[in-house]
Formats: sequence, structure tokens, C-alpha cells
Amino acid sequence: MGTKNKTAITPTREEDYAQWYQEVIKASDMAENSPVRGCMVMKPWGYAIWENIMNQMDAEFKKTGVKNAYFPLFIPLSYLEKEAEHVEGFAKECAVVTHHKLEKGKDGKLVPAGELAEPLIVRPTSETIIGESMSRWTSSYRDLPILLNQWANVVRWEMRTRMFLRTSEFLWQEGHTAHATKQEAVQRTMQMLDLYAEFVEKCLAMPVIKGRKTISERFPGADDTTCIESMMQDRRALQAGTSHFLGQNFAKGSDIRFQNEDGQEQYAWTTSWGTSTRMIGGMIMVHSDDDGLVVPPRIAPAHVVILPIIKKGDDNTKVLESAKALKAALQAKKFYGRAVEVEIDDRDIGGARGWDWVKKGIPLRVELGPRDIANNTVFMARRDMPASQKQSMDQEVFINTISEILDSIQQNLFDRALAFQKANTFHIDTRQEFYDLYKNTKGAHNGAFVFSHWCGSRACEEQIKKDLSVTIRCIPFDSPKEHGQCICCEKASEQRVLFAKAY
RNA sequence: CGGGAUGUGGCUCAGUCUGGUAGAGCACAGCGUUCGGGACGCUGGGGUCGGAGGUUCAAAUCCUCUCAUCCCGACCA
Repeated sequence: MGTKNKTAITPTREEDYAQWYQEVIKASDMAENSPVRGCMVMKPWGYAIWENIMNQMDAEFKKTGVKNAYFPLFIPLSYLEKEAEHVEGFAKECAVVTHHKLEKGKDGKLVPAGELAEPLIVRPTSETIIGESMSRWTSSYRDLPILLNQWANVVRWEMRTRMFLRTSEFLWQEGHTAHATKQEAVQRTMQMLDLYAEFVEKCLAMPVIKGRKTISERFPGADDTTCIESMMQDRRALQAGTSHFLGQNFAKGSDIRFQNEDGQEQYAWTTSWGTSTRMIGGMIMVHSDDDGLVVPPRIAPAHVVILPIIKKGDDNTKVLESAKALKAALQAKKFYGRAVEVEIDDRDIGGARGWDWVKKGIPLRVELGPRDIANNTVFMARRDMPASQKQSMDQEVFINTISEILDSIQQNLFDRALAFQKANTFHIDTRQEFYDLYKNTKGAHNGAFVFSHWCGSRACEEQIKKDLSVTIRCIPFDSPKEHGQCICCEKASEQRVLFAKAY
């Protein structure tokens, strides 16, 4: 079949962005849908990315004094009720456990039996159950701060699901801290947001915009929700991480009290912050192309695949030996704190072999054949460059500069994403222009990031959401104070906010 | 929960209107020719047609019920 000039993924981003996304995941062998509605199976290539995210983020958390712990999957229903807004936010999507065993029914099929005295919910988040522990651990200001994190799964029953972006069960990390003063808690909220921003930009190579959520977009029960927003290739925004200042709301609900230095009893100030496997969805949508996944080297499951050129009938032992030697030499090198990870693929499946790895997004493909061995070279292809730009390279040089090459790919991916974001970000000052931009957007062109003035009213926010499905993603921290008119009602405004269609 | 559809090998689907022995492409396995941009030929394995009931000499096809999934409308990391 003559398949030249075709893209590895059909449809392309332009043709059908949503379908393209699903195909990239399938073609890269990262994950698949599970027989359980709304859930997914993460396969090794996808899970390895999560493992790399966990390892690197975990180390960063610990540098700030955070310790890991683990709290139960099941939360007594009554706990959820301790914080009014919290119930409001999560009640609609809670999985509820009401029975503790199965019995054979009349038709021989298993039916739930043994009804629980109090139903348990499967955690949608853990503020309430961690709060309960914190209340028992806290009696003096000397017990504070408490700085905890847990890596866990959570369940939020979703109507419409998409792999990595929204599934009923997902993996995440949730940090929970309690402090003696408001200032300290606010500081921690910002510290973790900064940590997220740095991680996402440095490791996932995704440029982010830091800011504060509007009241309507706040985490249920929070006094302040901050976030990092990133632009996907269809110009929609994805929240890649979020950090909440919870004030004393949860401390009051869970009774987290302590005596201060003056002997007075006070409620603690708490924070929570989280990132999830959703980041992987973001990474896919920011970097991948019509030939499949593109993974930034710093979180790639493997950095290099060696493709030995094997001919049947020839003596291939030399080629295979050289491949193994090259692998060993590369593995002895370090990249961003871990050994360079190398795969050898000697499957006899012709040209499809190379494409498999293109679709998996491995940063470097290296062909190694008799000609290379004779010349002491390798034939190298970078995933961030067109596949036609393969180049021959001295083997020693390749081995000794592997770390630089991977860094250059990492940097290139970030630069590219940032350039795209900037090219699709506008300042708009009239309602007409604003509506025109978003009105007829679809597919891979879901508008843009738009910085416009907003009066601060809920009504205007709602109106725009209703008319255009466009929301205020955040009030950016670095947005300068300036006088202007609300894009919706034309009342006076002091600051521009970030509008976009959101995931 | 309202509206629309679809259930046939691992995947994508044809066949259903007009009942007559279960099909194709891809994938998979074997052999051979290939191999530094997605190869080809031959051979082969694999399906109680979502489930239950009914009509009929005969049901993937017609009828009834049921289950499941997907798409579209109100929320969310």
C-alpha cells in the first residue's frame, strides 16, 4: 500500500481534533478504555509517564517539608456534610457504598446484602477525612504546621468522559496543610502553585499562566483558588494544577483547633493543592502532532530507541552487538537526574517498526546498520523535527552529547508551545470583537486566549458563558492594573482577565 | 434524567428493507521474497450475529421484551 505523505494519525488535528486526541492515545499504546464505564486502563507506556511525574514532583514536595501519608478511600457520608459549600460541590458526583457483601439472589445471581448503618462515599477529594485526623493531631501551635501529601485515586462520577482529561476514577496527588496563621497558609498556597508552574513548564514543557479563579470557579469551600492554565493546540485552556487557600472553613467544619502562644484557642488555617493524570492529557494536546504522541524528554518513559538494521541472510550479530554496546554506553549517561533510558527494537516488521516509535513519541530514534558500524556513526532522528531530517552523527559525539540533545528537544518543545500560545493570545476591548472571535469557533480553532476587562460581576461572567461557552480561566497575577471597560457591560474595570474555552 | 442512534471474529464495518449453510478490510500466526520512510505473496486460526422469548420448514434478518454502549443538552481536576 502506498502510504507515503500520509500522517500516522487519522484524522489530523485540523480534521477532527477530538478524534485525533483519542487516536494519539491509542496509537502510542498509552491507555485504553476499560469495560467499566468512564474508567480507563493505563498501559505501561502511559503509566511510566505518570511514574516520572510522581517521582519528580514528589521530590520537589519533600524539599519544601511536605511528608507523604495515606488516608482511606472511603469517607463516612456525614463527613462530607461538615462543610456546606463542599457538599454542594461534590454531592452530585459521589459514588456511594451502601452494602458490604454479596449474596445469591433468587435467580442465582449475586445481589448486594448487608446494608451499612452509614453509607460511605468513595473519596472525590480528602479534605474532610484528613481534617478529621488533623483535628486530633492538633492541640498546640507547636503541632503546626502539618504538611501532608498523598498520592491516590479519587472518584468523581462523570457524565461525559475522555481519557486522561476526565474519567470517573483518576490518579492524583492531593496536598493538605494546616497552619497557625493566615499569612503562613496563604504563603503555602502560593508556594505550591509556584512549584506546580515550575514543574509543568520545566518537565512537561507546557507554558502556563498563573492566576486566581473567580468566585464562581472556586473550589467548593475555598476562600481562594489559584491555578495554572495552559493552552492546548485547539486553543482551549486546560487547568494543569490548582492550589487552594481554605481559610478556616474546613478547620471549623472538622474542628481543627489549637492553643496559640498566648494560650488562646484558635482555628487553624488550611490549604489544599492538587495535580492529576489530567496533566498527561494536557501534555498530549500541547506537544503531539499528526504523527502521534510527542513526549518531552524529562518525563519520557524512554529517551532513545535503537533500531538495528537487520537483513535476513546476512550475519547480523555485529549489528546486534553494536546496538547492545551503544545501549550500555548511553545508559551510563545521566539526563535530568536519571540514567538515560534506552530501548532496542529488533522486531522484523519492516518500516512499521520506526513508525511505532514515532507514534509513541520517544524523543530519539537511532538507526544502526552496517554502514554506521563501518563509519562509527549513528543515524539519528529527533521526534521534535520532521522525520525527513534524520542525520548521520559520529557515535562518540552522540553518546557524549546525549544529554544536550535531549535538553535541546525539551527546550524546543517549550519554545514551540510558548510561541503558539503567544500567537493565539489577544487583547480585546470591544464586545463585538470578542463575540466575533468566539462565535464561529470549533474543532482545532476554539478561539484563543483573550485578555479583556471584566467588571467583576457574576452576571457578566454568566452571560458570556451562556452566549459563547467561554469562561474566565483566571485573573492572572501578572496582569497590570489599568483602567478599562467590562467586555460585557462596559462598566469600569481595573484589570484584564483571561478568557478562553476550557476543558 | 430528556432527545437520537448502534450492538455481527481482537478492531472497523457489510449483510437486515426483500428470511434460505457467517462475510470483507485491518490485526494475528506460519512460510517465502523484502528491510536506512509506513512492503508484498501464499497459507491458516478465530464469530452460539448483545441477551431472552415469539413467528416460521428455516431468523443476523420479522415481532415483543430486555440489557449495554455511543452521540447531543445542565457540572467538574
